[in-house]
Amino acid sequence: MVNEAILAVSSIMAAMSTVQEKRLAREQRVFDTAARLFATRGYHATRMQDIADELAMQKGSLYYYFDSKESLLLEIVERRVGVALAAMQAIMETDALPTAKLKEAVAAHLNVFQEHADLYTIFNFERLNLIHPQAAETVDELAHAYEMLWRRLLQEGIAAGEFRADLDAPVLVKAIVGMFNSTLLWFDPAGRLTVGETAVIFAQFILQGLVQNPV
Amino acid sequence: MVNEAILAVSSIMAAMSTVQEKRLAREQRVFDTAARLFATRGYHATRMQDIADELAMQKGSLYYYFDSKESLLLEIVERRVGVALAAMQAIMETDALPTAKLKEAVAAHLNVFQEHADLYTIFNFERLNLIHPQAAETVDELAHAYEMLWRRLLQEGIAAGEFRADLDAPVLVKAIVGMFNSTLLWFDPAGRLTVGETAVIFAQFILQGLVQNPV
DNA sequence: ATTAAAATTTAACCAGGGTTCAGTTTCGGG
DNA sequence: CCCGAAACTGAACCCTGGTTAAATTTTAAT
Repeated sequence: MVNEAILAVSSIMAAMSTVQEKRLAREQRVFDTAARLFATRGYHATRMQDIADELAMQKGSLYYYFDSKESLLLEIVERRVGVALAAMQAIMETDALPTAKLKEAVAAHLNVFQEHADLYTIFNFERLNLIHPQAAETVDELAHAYEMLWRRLLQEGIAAGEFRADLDAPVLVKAIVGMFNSTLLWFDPAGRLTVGETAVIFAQFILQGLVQNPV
Repeated sequence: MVNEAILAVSSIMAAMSTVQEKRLAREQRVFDTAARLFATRGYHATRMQDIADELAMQKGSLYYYFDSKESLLLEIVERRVGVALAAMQAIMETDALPTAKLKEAVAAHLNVFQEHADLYTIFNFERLNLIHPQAAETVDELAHAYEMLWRRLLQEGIAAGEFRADLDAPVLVKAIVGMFNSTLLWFDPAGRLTVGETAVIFAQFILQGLVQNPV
């Protein structure tokens, strides 16, 4: 009797979670498709009809999942843009030396960028298309939080005596992040270099620069 | 073609007497206004009406100067985007040492970017909006030519023994140019640093990296 | 099986904004 | 002063493409 009740409850739970999961999966498929199209064709060049076509549904049906095209864009950005932030946060919480942390961070950044290239392309290159100030604000906050972590990394390096004392952290963080962002436009996963190899080159460059130093 | 445009502009500066020059001056004013608006609000967010308003004319009148909004964008890009290329070429033709050349090049790049920030913002961030393949091709050619000059600079530095022998020039050029491009989004001429100061920081970073080296 | 909620279709709506064009004004040369 | 070309106006056009809502189908729970 008790067992039956438990079974009933758990089966309900199971069933409900299945329903919710299906719902989420469908929803995710919509967002993924939209993200891919936005990233490849650009936000404005992508029609609601295009997204609907890929999903084999009617464009009107899409509005079951979001309120407007712009809110769709914002949702896509918000959904996963925290991944890079989380990765960076995790790295900063370790007690590795700044130089080691930096190498880790470069690799992590490039990896997550390549993994979700579509998402981050939108994040970086479709900002101007976010009309509503609230949306732009959300995006800016995420970007700023990420930059602050990098700034802290540089400051730790300076404090530890590993990095030059006279570094202008705010400017250099902008430069470094700008470098990373550019990979979205030119890096080819099927090209000469893997993501890992590129990350090593980047880290070496960021740490040592171009000049041949006496060892 | 680009050079002609530049010549035309400077000759207008000199003397604005003949009818042709007046025509060009008016035309230039139209393009300058459009460029500024495209750069600040984005291409799509800028309405023909906005451009007309700033010029105190009717939006229909604009079509006297170009055929379509997209051809206007392309024209803007073609008109002056050769400036950075020309500056870089001039630097490469001197016989300064690679390290000195690089410092020059960084300064030149940031200067011309700030001077024509509107133009280069469009060039870099509105590429996806160039629908016609011919337009995209023109833009790509200019960008590629510029990158090749930087690649040569790195190779000269390696050959001269000033830069590390194991540098991956193609990747690092992308990284460096990506760094420069990012300035279009964050550099504030009225901010803490001048363009010149920023250029020095960049050059120092590119040459020496972050790490404190033994002297 | 029933029924309510979820999911999707269908078809129309509608506004924004790029484009056109015939007509009007401005301007410079003869 | 006159005329033709250049420059611009004004208003309409039109069509793309996002949005809506009522109707219909599918799904899950009892």
